[in-house]
Amino acid sequence: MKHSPSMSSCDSCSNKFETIFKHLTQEEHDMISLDKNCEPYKKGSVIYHEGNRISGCYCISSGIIKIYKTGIDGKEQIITFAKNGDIIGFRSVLSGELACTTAKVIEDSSLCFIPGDTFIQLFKQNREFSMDLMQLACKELGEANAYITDIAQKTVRERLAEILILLKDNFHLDNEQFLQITLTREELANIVGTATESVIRLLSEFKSDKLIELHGRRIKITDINGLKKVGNIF
Amino acid sequence: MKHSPSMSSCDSCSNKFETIFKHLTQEEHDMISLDKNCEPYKKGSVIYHEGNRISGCYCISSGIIKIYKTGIDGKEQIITFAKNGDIIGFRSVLSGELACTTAKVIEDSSLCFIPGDTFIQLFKQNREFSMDLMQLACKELGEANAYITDIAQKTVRERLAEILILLKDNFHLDNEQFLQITLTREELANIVGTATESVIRLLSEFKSDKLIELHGRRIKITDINGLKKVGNIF
DNA sequence: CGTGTGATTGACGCCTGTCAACGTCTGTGG
DNA sequence: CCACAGACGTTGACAGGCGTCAATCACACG
Repeated sequence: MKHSPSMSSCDSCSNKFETIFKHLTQEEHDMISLDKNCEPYKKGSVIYHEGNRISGCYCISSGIIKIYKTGIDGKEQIITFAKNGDIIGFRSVLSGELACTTAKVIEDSSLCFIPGDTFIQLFKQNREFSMDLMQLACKELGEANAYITDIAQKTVRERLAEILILLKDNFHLDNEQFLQITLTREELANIVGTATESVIRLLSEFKSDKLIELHGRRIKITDINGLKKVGNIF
Repeated sequence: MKHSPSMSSCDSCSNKFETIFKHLTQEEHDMISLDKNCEPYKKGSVIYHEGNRISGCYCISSGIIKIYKTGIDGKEQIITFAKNGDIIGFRSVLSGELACTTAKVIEDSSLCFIPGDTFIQLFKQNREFSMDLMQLACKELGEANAYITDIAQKTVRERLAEILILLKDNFHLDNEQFLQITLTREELANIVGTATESVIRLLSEFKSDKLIELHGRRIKITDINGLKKVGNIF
């Protein structure tokens, strides 16, 4: 599929000032603009697969990607989501390891591929960029540690409430208080680390408790503080 | 407490070639040798506290440190252990955030403090060092993600078996097959994310199943493959 | 010898996973 | 336009893993 020239330049990317690349020089920006390859991906496509070698990173121009690991019996554990301005795959590129997660599109996306060599070269030549990237990794590390604590200590009920709040923070609500990301019950279960049926039951309890409203797959959050209370969030 | 001059130089450190600093120039090594401050810490002392600002990193010369977060009701969740050659606190130093974990000595240790400024300067001026550090962060990130998956999907029994294997890999066995790290039952529970009583019961089940032997706080691993089987480790 | 910390054991019950059945919706093909 | 298949959502029944509480034991230390 062909795309317009403007789409392939970082200069015209609406996320330009918010990505990890914000501190690149114009020259460096041009470098990745030339090298990279911006393409649309349909819902359901897999960007990269756990266990495979990965030849570069992807900068997300639009859409939503879920990043997950495959655990026991093939059950997926969603680690995080990536959306516009985020970058995925850099961990494997920099560490030279195989991908430890799978990235799958859950909302039609446009992704810019950046070759690993280019990425590593930028890391080595631009101090600000390497520091930004390091800080990103550190931030993710902190979040991962926090999530380990939550998942190890909180009940499923608490975790589900917490996840709803986290989704709100990351994807925001529209003007009707609807979560701006729609997931299947199974996907919610795969974030929380529980069974689909448990998610269904707890969601309808939250509904009875007037914390949320359910309209099919769309979730309206009506009592944020109530949810935070249920989730033990301070 | 005074220590010998030799102890304060990285040159004489037995971990010299295995630490994150292995690619520093002699000049840079001297730089941290001069700046740093190597001191003994007794079991029980806290190196840094969750939520506090942190002014530098610590390179572990000897001993064992547990790194944990404090969760609901003050229950600690052990994230990892650090031993000789490891470095702790760099996450907060580089990201400029407050410490997101507490570091407490569980076996008498000797730690070298490296001021944050020095550390950041090294990160900026030495490409190999920054790449090594980035790879370290990426590796930790991968491990954290794997642990999230395990803790979310495995039973307590499986996780306990897995933790015993992980402890074996990190701290090795002595010539009598004893784990070279001794933890309280509560600490084991705080890694696995369960109740102390559950750890006690499961350990004695493992003992009945001839997978381990218990001698007070010391654990002898007699059937590694059996443990791996119980822990679903491939 | 008293005190405190950690280890152990038993009782109890709830949370949550599993299994099964059924309802709902969407898209496809005849 | 209808039938059907397949994916997803929902509900109920049920059992068992695991957390909690309480009592007791073991051991070290001042």
